[in-house]
Amino acid sequence: MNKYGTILIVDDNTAILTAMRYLLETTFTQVLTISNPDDITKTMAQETIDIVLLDMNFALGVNTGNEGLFWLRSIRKQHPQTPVVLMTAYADINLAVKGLKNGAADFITKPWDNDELVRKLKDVLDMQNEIVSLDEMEKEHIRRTIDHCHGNLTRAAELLGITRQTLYNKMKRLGSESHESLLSNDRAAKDSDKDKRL
Amino acid sequence: MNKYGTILIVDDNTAILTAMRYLLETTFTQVLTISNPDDITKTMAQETIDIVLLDMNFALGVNTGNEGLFWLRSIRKQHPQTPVVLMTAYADINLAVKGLKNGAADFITKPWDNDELVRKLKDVLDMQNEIVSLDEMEKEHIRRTIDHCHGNLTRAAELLGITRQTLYNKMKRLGSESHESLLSNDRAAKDSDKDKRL
DNA sequence: ATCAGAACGTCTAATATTTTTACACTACAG
DNA sequence: CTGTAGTGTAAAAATATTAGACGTTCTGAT
Repeated sequence: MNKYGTILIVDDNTAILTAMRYLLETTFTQVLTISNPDDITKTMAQETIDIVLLDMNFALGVNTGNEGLFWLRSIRKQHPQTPVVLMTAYADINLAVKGLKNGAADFITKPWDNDELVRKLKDVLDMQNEIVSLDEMEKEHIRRTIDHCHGNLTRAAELLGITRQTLYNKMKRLGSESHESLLSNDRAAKDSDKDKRL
Repeated sequence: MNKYGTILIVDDNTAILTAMRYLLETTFTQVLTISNPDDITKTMAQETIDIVLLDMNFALGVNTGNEGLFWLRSIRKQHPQTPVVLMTAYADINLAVKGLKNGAADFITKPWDNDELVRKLKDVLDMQNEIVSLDEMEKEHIRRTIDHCHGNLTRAAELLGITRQTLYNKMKRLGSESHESLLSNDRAAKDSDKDKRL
């Protein structure tokens, strides 16, 4: 079985940690559990963590989730590329939104469904593993930028920090490789309303 | 006042559309409202829309939000770069998570607070306007990739679709510009567990 | 309707980057 | 011990980017 690296589980309920460890040991090569979020920083500095499962409701935070949000931000700050999946006992829409907007990869509620949890964790890791080539990344970013400038290539080039000529080159080169034009139909359709708020 | 382009509001309650129009006319140069989501595709093909405000609970969908989710996906598919802000009368955590994971830019609940709504819409547009230079994008992507490969530069170069030498060049060039190394401490700290699941 | 300014599309020569190929060195697993 | 994989470096050839320029087309304002 292809294992999914190291997972770090943070929850102040040690019973949950034990249950989680037992559940996830078959999926991950290493399961680290800590009950005191103060240890997150140290642990993540010492170990190579592939994913974090973080409880949002610590005793101190009196269930507002702010405590968890604080730790989420702390993790994101020091390890922006490590996905964090949140757990909460309270289905609070604001907390979910805040969590995801603060960079959480996903969100599950307690009590949890074992299969769903494992599936979500796998999904997150499978997802982030999709590293694309520089060319593809570049192509996508160029497309986005041109789109954003409503087709104004001069301004797009400026934003991208390259010359207009280079942008032409790249469009020709990158665009032809996959037989789709980098110029969106945005331009052809309606090019009259440019420069509105750029 | 610097206006924020064109907003498209989709809600099957025309009273809400009127209220929204009145509220948002001062912030946006153009406010388009439609009560039938079937018209979304046509409208977005004809007009250049900068942001969409989409209701999630249409009469047909019997308040599961699936109807709204469907339209969200439809919009995202045809206009991946146009931000969509969701509206729902029911604080459903799953719907929020699903919405955000399907690419919604933000989420508000009815009844809404006028100031909050305007602020959120502005935030979304301000956010997406932060187009970074190709170099910065490249740097970030390279950092992410090296991180993902746990420091294996040969493999990172391979994934990026460039030669190892070019990766060295880029690291030197891009890294020096901002006086921070592209090589994360990940490598120095723990280089023994490579190739686990690459 | 006209005019100025902005953007387009294209070109060149001077720079710069990337690729290719190569070599020596280290770490480590069998 | 030996083969494999990764590192760090180098030089020449092949490509790509830049700066600068030119005439054309589009667009908004008068």
